[in-house]
Amino acid sequence: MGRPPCCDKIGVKKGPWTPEEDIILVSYIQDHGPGNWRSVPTNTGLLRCSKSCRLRWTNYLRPGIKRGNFTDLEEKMIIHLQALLGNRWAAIASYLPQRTDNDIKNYWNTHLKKKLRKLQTGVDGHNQDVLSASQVSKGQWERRLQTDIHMAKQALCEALSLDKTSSLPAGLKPNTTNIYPPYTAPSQGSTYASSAENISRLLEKWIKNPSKKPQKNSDSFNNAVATTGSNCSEGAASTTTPEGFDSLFSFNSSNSDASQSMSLDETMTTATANLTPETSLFQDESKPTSETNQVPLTLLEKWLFDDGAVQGNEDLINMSLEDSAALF
DNA sequence: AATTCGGGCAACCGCATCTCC
DNA sequence: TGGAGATGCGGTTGCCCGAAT
Repeated sequence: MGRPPCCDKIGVKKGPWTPEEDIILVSYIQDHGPGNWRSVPTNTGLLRCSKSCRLRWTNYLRPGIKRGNFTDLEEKMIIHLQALLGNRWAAIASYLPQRTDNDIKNYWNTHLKKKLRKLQTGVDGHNQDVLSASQVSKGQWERRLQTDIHMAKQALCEALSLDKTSSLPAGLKPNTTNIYPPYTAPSQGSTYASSAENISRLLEKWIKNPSKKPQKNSDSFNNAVATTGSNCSEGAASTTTPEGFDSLFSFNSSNSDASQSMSLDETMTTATANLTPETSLFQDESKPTSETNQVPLTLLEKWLFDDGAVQGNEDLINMSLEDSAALF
């Protein structure tokens, strides 16, 4: 009857992670790099299953994760991408490097679903760029889709025959290819957490503030890691430049305000600039690498990030990834 | 002040896919 | 090439917290 669940073992702890567990996990990953999750519980002594460790890392502890409010831009992107890709949260998350699939999924389920439903029922539909897509008759959009697909196919062929790096702003690319360097523990380790010293400092911090609950502490831990990372030159030996840390940890919630005032292009350019190898190293951990490869990215992304094109291409929104992929 | 209720989110579960032997 | 194990992914659950009563 299939494989038994990995977490059936007696003695495997479930539920919220404690700050201490977080530290153990982070320091282990600092030394060994993410991956080989099977061995993590054994080597760290954590009473967690490997899955749990991986999830905790990818959804919470991994540096570069942006937490807090979603910007209008992000919201819009999620709506469009969801319309296009469906509930493929990992694929959607690949377009939002600072967000985890879990975050996006939760945001969709708790906020956007409601928002869209509200708009759908409350408005005539003409000014609802995304919702109106579903109102386009199938015959209509199928015809236009065929044209679009043909154009996309051509664009893709051209893009593939040209320099692969030049046709698209990197920030617009999902993390579908392994553009990240492989993990090398000794030199990159400092980017996970600044040092064991810093981790112990964090522990002290928690001990001093016992009133906070573990989950919230974990959140502060994330920030604390970022903070200590930025200030690592104080104590910990680090091979990463302050700029590197800046880019690595720049996706905090305070960033959202700034990005909101940016134009779409500016924001994406900024995101591109922030995709340093160090940053990407972590993003690679939770980002899918296969699914979105099939999308005719050039045209699709142009459409996706072109504000003015939203209305004009709304019928394309109804196209599923399978539909488009099948045509290639 | 106590209780209820609903929203938000972290984590779990199980299936799918990938990788390795 | 097939099977077993590892990892990825999406759906769902359950807990926590704040607002309402």
